[in-house]
Amino acid sequence: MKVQLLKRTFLSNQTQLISQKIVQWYLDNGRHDLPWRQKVTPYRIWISEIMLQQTQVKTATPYFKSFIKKYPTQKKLSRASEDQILALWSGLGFYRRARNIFKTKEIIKEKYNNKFPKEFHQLLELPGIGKSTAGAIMSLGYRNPHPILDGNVKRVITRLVNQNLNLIKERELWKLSSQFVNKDNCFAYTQGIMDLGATICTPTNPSCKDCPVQNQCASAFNITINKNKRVAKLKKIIPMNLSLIQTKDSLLLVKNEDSSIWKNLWIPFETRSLKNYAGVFKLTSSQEIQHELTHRVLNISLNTYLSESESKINTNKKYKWIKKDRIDQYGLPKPISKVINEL
DNA sequence: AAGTCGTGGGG
DNA sequence: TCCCCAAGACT
Repeated sequence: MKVQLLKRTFLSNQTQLISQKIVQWYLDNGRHDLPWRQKVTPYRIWISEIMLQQTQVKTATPYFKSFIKKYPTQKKLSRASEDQILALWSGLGFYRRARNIFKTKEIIKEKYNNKFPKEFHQLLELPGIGKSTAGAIMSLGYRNPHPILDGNVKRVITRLVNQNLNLIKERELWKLSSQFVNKDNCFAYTQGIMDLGATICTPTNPSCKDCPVQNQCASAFNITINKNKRVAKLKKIIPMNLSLIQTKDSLLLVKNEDSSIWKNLWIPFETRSLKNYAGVFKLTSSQEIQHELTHRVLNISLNTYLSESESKINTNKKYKWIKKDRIDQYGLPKPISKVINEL
């Protein structure tokens, strides 16, 4: 009993020392120029955290800027349509995040009168906000200490205690993460441990010599890089036959409501659904596009057609003739916007 | 609990 | 070239 208590106290001293060192390192060496670190509000933290899920800072930054430019506040966002939000998400990927932002802002409007909720359990109920994102919003947006567990934190803390990230269980990771949380400056700590993971304690070639907690780290200068033990599965190949119809100044696109990939984004018609329009549209080009997703390969056969006018299409799908100069108002998958830009 | 969901970049 | 991974959540 006594030994355990001593052991706990020692561990607590050690984790708090590490936590404080990370805070100090962040204040001196952190990436203070990131856009979501200026004018910190729960709303801005929320948008940034969602955008940064599985997405690198460099990739998310321009999207964050244009999103905040259009919707600087919760109230401004409250009037947005899902289409408008998806338009700002075009090319960023994981589009469910954008659909969930729409759902969440609707809930915040109806249930919280456009005031961002303050309680951890309230955040957890919102679509797209899991335990880690909720913790980040609490620590960063409200300066209310909560653990987070993203890729950076997992890597840093398992290295600190010299455990194998592939073997340690999720709940052990959460337990570890909460031990390091800094009650005095949870903002600097939370930002700091992520910056540390992103810039010093990197997946490969970590620079331990620059690390503020090298003396406390059980694997300093002796990092073993985890190999993914899971065998890479063969990607399923998905054929898509699409027909992009255009007039001089507009494009015919369909809302992709039925598929789980690119759900609610706008894409060209499926070729087979346009069989009856052979005389109406004039084939101008065809091309093969191979587009890789995480688990699939899309083989897109794309035909481009010219139409004299914005014909009415006989279908129950939701389609639109979209003016080319307004195409940026619609959510498009990357390969589709690429093709359209090349027209 | 293993798959699903995008896209870009690094080694 | 190929594999891995990135401020994960959801099913």
